[in-house]
Amino acid sequence: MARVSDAHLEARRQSILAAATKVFSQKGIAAATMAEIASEAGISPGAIYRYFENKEQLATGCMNESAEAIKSAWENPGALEMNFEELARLTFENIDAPGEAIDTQMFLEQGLIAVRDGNKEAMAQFRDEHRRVREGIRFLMAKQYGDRLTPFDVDKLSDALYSFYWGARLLKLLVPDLEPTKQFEAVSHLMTAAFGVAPPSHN
Amino acid sequence: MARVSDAHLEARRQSILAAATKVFSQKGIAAATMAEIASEAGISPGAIYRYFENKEQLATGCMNESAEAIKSAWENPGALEMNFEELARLTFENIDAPGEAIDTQMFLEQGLIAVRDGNKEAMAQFRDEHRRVREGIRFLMAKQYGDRLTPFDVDKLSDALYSFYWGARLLKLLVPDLEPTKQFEAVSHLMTAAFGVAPPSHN
Amino acid sequence: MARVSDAHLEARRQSILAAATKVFSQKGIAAATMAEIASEAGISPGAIYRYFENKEQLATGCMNESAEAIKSAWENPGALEMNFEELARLTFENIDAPGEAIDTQMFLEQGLIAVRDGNKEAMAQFRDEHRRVREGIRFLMAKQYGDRLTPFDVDKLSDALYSFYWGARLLKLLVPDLEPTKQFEAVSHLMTAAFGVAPPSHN
Amino acid sequence: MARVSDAHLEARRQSILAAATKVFSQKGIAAATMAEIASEAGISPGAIYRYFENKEQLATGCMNESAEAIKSAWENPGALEMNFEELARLTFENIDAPGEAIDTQMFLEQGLIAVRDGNKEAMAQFRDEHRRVREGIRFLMAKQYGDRLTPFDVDKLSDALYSFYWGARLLKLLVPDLEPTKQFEAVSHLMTAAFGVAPPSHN
DNA sequence: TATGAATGAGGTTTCATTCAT
DNA sequence: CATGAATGAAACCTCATTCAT
Repeated sequence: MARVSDAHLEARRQSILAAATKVFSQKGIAAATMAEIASEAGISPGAIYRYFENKEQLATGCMNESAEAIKSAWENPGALEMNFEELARLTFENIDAPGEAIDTQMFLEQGLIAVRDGNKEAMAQFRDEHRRVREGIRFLMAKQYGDRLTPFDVDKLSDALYSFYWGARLLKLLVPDLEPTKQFEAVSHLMTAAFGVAPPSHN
Repeated sequence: MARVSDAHLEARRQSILAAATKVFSQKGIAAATMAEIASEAGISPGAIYRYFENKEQLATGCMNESAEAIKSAWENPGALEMNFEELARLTFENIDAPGEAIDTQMFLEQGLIAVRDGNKEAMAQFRDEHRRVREGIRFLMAKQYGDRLTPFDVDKLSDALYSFYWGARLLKLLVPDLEPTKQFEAVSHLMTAAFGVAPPSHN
Repeated sequence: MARVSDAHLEARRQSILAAATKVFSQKGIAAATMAEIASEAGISPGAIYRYFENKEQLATGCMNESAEAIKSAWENPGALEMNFEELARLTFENIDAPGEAIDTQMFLEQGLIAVRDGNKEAMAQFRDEHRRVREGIRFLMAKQYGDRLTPFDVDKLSDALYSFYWGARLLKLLVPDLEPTKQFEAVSHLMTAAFGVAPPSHN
Repeated sequence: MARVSDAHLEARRQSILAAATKVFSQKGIAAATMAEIASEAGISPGAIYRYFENKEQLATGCMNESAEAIKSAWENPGALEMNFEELARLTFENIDAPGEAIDTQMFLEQGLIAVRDGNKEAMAQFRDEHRRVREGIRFLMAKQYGDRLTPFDVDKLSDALYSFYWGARLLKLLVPDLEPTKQFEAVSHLMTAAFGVAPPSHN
């Protein structure tokens, strides 16, 4: 038989992941059923097992997808020509984008599972990503604000900004009225005032 | 074993809630089993059903408990003699306290379920609590910083602080190395600088 | 303690039987719960076990009650001054009496259980009661119709009348519109015609 | 085991119904277990749920089956060339046939449940079937006995015969010694005598 | 004696996973 | 490669029965 192109296989795999992400975020990983995911993906339950070992691997696959989607330019800030303020604003604006709520849900879902299971590996991934992002934040802040950061604990400030970001995502999920971008504007204002620089005049 | 005192019944109920909260946060609500909760509470599975209709009601009971536990002085700030800075620091320090991780997990679990189910009532509760806390933050900031807040969008700054708080709780869960208190110190430093006041000299 | 009069105990026992009969016929024996019966009787579940070994014994007790209620003058026809026709009419009129539907239900319920369980003893009771009633029917028919019965198989005719009686009870339960008394009138008419006697002129 | 033919699926469904009917009538619906039915059908418990929503639906399915089985030629008597006496005798003879006891049990089970639940729809079905059969009885009696029926209340006589039939079924269940056919002979004799016709001389 | 809280076996039902087709 | 019927372990929940009070 075979004869199915790798591209086709990968496409099928992606469609399963998309279906699983949708169903997982609608029902929660535990309550979602393989039958429903299969139905959503337009295939049979048995077929999923050609692409994923089991439900857990499928969920992991979704997490990676989701994580991938959430991973931002922050991990490679040098590659971009943006300054801190621009990138941060973009990041917060992105929270409102369609599909981000699902990514937030998947992130939380996976995070909770990792915590419950005491999954060292998953926890390490969170820690490592946190570190990379913190480096990115620090790098861009330093590039933009230079010496003016000296009096401040830049590491902890970076951590705080990362916390602020995830908190904004989380609360946006629970209280959709919230406006992450405006929250960021307020914080940006605070930072420019603290650093003694004129606030950027973006439209 | 008839005619047990109401106090005893309430104590039993509380012990079931405590056991359930523990198991729910360890395994997740869906994966937790009534048998395990019963075992944790030192009773038989059937006994739980004299105190809670079913698993869902038990979970709801746990959530109300943790919501209660997480509710802070911020909702009634006027009742306290603390200023903003003190109360905020206490709040962040509390994130590290034992048992707080479980409350965070239960809060997230509750939040995810509400979002998945599109539970309007639960969502409204989140929104209302958010509003009350924002009022509290604004009230205390105004009391402490007065006119110096004028240039800033205090509403959004309050929202941002609330986001920061929940983000810190969330990340503390995923990356236990983080130090919410130090994150707060950095932000506090930022605020005092922005508001043009000397940083408080706390020990 | 004791000091409770036998009369009181018997009254309590009767109230339990009444409650059980009611609940059993409403829910069926299997679906009825001891708690509901206790509640109906105004006592605690545990108390029932002072009067009845277990649920099965309680059901048996109800059957006997019910059987007692249904047992008719047919088993002792000689003691009465009624003739066959009068007693039969009374019997069929009684089917419409309030409470008889419940007795029918209990009889069927118990009958089904006996059949399922292959309960020899219970089956023997049914057989014996059937025989006694058949004797009664035959006795009264002979008294009323005398020689005119000679051409007929009186035993089988008695059986048929007994069948007719129980069928009327059963169908009255399922199709409440039916009128057992009028059915009996039709049969009575048939019998008088067959036996060559003038139909009795009752109002 | 995909793509099984519809015939195979229907056969499997029927085998489940047969197994369920057997177990239900042996233990009663409430006491029967899905595991036992599955075992009797030679499949796993879970498989039943691909064919029936739940135990209740399975029971309903069985009841429809037995109701179908019990439905007799009486509902379409015109289609037959038999006269009343022949068809009635056949009907009563059939009570003794193997498998009829199970159908009687299922009918009673169904009837009791309908009565307990106050199930209007089910009760209406009983009433309607009763009416159809009564029409059939009346039709055949009129065809056979013609004017000789004039003095009698044929409607009530038909009801009485229907009662007699079900009573015979019921008592045959409880007192297996009984001989429904002989009971019918006695009644048949009574009728021919009453109608002034010579009894049919069947061997 | 009566109570009613507690037990715990056992039933129904779900669903991840397998494998014959 | 895909299908989807079947499996069967395991979960939730009920309720007859017991027994400390």
